[in-house]
Parts: sequence; structure tokens; C-alpha cells
Amino acid sequence: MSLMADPEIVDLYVLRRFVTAPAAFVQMVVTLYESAPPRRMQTPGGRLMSSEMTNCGALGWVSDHAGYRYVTQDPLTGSAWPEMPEAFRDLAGRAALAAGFGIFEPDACLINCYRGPAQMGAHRDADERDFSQPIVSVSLGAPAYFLWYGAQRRGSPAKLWLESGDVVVWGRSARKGYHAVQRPQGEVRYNLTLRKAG
DNA sequence: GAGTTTCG
DNA sequence: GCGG
Repeated sequence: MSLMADPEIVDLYVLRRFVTAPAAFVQMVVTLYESAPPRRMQTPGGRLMSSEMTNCGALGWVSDHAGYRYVTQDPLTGSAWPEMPEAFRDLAGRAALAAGFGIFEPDACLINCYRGPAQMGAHRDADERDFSQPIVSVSLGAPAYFLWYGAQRRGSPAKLWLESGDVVVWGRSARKGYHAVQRPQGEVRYNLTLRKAG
């Protein structure tokens, strides 16, 4: 267990049960799905990711054969991504403050839906312009293990059990840390990843 | 470069 | 298509 020995782990915070009404957030996600349907994106290598994604906010993260990037319009509908609900921005701002990252004003919210065996392999959030801004990750629905690898994609990760309403915030030395998500321990798990992308 | 069924 |  290198959890305490890893210097960047101090820049990763777990705010347990930070969301007071997770069910209301799930309902907002379902409403957003009406204008920006969840879809499985393709990796640059041509494989389908197992989680279903969509976005809200001025910028939305997409992946396809051409690579990873943020775009202002949903490739599926041709329209702008739906506006980010105030409750999302407010929650992210309060979480970043609580974790000691100061004022945080996200312009992008990636919404992931993990159903059944869906998972997310080890990666890092590295498509944003300003790495001084933290990442705020909100867990909703079924619990799942979150794996934190840190600076190196190899080795044994720290394993965090995340439940509905838990919020993870990372930045500074941990900003570009590798992480992964295991399959949900239940039917469906949603995750909001709030970022200052532009 | 966010992929690969829980494998027995 | 490369590179990240």
C-alpha cells in the first residue's frame, strides 16, 4: 500500500456523501438525455467504449477515430450541448472550495453512464487547456471501485469505494494522475466529470 | 489515446 | 495520418 507514500495523493480528496439529494441529480441527467442522448463513443483505435456518454455545458468531450477533443456541438444532433444545470455548477464549485481549490467555474460536464459490465480503463484527463483547474467527479447511483494509479499508469492503484453522492476532487500534483473505474456493483451508475476545459 | 466477457 |  503506497497510498500514504505517494506524494500526489494529498491532492486528491474524497468528499463522502457530499451530494444531499443524489436522486434529484439522476433525474436531471435523465432529463438531459432527452436533448443529448447517451451514446457509446469510439476510441481513436476504433474500439467502442463500454460506458455511455453525453455532455452538458459550453464544451463537451468527445472521442472518435480522429482523437479526443472538446467540441461546442453534439456530433449526434448537430446542436449545442444542453446548458449545464445550475445545480451541477453550484455543486462543483462547492466541492472544489471544500477541497481547497478555490473558485472553480466549470464549462464542461461529461456524463458517464455505467450499465452492467461497463467500466473505464486507466487514463488521465488531459484534453483541457488549463491544468491549474481541478477535476470534480460526482458519483450517482450504484457504487463502484475507483482506481487511482497516480503519475504512472502501472503498478497497484489505490482502490476507493465510491457510493452515490460521493464527490472526488483532484488537482495540482494529482491533476494528470491516471485513474480507472470498475464495473458498478449494481445495475447502473452515473458519473459527472466537471472540468474547466476551455 | 478512456478497448479487450465475469473466464476455469 | 500523426501524435498525444
